[in-house]
Amino acid sequence: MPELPEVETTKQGVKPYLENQTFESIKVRNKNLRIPFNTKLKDKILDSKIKQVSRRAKYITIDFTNGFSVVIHLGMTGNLRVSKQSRFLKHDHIIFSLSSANNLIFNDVRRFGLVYIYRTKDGFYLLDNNGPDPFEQEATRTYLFNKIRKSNASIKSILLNHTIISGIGNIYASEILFKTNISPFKEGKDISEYECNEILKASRMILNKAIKAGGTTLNDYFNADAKPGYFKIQLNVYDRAGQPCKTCNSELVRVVQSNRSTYFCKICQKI
DNA sequence: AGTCGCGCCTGGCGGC
DNA sequence: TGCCGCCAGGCGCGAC
Repeated sequence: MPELPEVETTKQGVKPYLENQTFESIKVRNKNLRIPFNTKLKDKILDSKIKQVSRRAKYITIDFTNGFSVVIHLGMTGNLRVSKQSRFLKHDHIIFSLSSANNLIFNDVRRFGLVYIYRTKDGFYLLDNNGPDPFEQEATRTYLFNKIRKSNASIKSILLNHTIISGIGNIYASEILFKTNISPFKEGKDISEYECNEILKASRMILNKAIKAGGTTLNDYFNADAKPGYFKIQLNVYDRAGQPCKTCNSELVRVVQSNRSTYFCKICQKI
């Protein structure tokens, strides 16, 4: 489920409950996440003060003053919630008990997400492999243009390639291309520097709008039954195959590109 | 070297 | 009502 805006909203939701607190214990109900939770390191992060909670791409990191960190990725179905209750739900896999008597709970139906402890200075390789997300300073038109100017891949799959630009998921890839009037089939080598800039601008605009929409649900994080701060911005093309284009009224279509659905308007997004 | 498809999981939905 | 097949918003990795 989570795209970058959901991850950012989740981070904002849990952050006030974590910073300057400590984890007093960690209960592992199922460690078999995408990468197994490394239980043997869990003592390393107990009783050390949480210095900072941050997000990069779709990863949330929690840094401790003793030089260790925890990275959390929500995968397709993951969510975090803060709760004082000790009754847990199906798919609550990792429970961090805080000094404030709250619990930080990682729930993930499909277990495509991960929770992983590492030494801060060593970094976490999956996160380090990511390119900048659209909000980071390195994500300039020149950077993107140089990355893709020789690429035969479609711009749709380029937007999903996190080593180039991170944080864009399947929904927003379609939305960004619609916004910029670029065909999802257009190849990297045919995308101009101007279009690279339009893509980055549209990415920030669309992601920001979604983050703002999610901000209103922050109170829900402190609640045992809380749904994740789940929201959906007004989507122009995603999941709207057969419905009229909001710009030209022609019928939107769905195609499959590298095994993922792409939605677009054949009229507004010509090659 | 660059690109693509598979597969990790569970659950929901539509069709029969 | 049940079973079956298909679908899902992520993403790394092996194969080509």
